[in-house]
Amino acid sequence: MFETVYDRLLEQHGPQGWWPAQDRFEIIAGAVLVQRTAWRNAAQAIERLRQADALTPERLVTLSVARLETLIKPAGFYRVKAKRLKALADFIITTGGLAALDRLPAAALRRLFLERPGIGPETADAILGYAFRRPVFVVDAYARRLFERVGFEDADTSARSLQAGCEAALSSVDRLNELHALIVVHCQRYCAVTPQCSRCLLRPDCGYAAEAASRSA
DNA sequence: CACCAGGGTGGTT
DNA sequence: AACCACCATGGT
Repeated sequence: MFETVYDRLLEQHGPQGWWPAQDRFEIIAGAVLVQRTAWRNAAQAIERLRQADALTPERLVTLSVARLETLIKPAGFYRVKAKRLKALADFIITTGGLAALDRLPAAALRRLFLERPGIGPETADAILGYAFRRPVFVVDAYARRLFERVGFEDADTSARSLQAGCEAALSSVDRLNELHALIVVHCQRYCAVTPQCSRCLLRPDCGYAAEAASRSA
């Protein structure tokens, strides 16, 4: 069903072309800044970092925490995020830069980022998928909710199961990255916290859900 | 005014 | 393992 969801979402919304960023460090910084934050506000913070010429690990570590906090204030949670960004930049420099990290296998890379303060499973996977282009599926709250609604009766909707299923079904980096973007865009449009989506393909009364129900019966 | 946004952490039950 | 408060600004 993962491929079907991908096809339907792509058909409905078109390619999203994530991640919207210039280079790898900008993606990594954006992944931290967007945590529990609307992208619009995270983008403001990125732009302010760009204006301050702070969008490289080497430049970012030279800024004081206070200066960093001021720059990223529009993104919210600016005190914790400033520390996280600085620790990340320092980590990247210490380990020999992004090129050195890129040579590591995906599992080792993921573990390294998970060890950084403020980098959990979701942010680590976003960094792996979009910055390092590893074939991983980013499981977020939207993905879990969407697959819970369209899933078959006995479908396992745990994060691990969804991730494994999507990665097996789609397999390519581009498709996995696209699926995550499509799910976010779709849920923001039609499946807000209270599901009232009149045009949502994934509603109980939508075509796909009916199709899925008849198939599982 | 209330609620939410492309989470993570540390604490409590 | 599930739940909780907290972090904090900007938009609706």
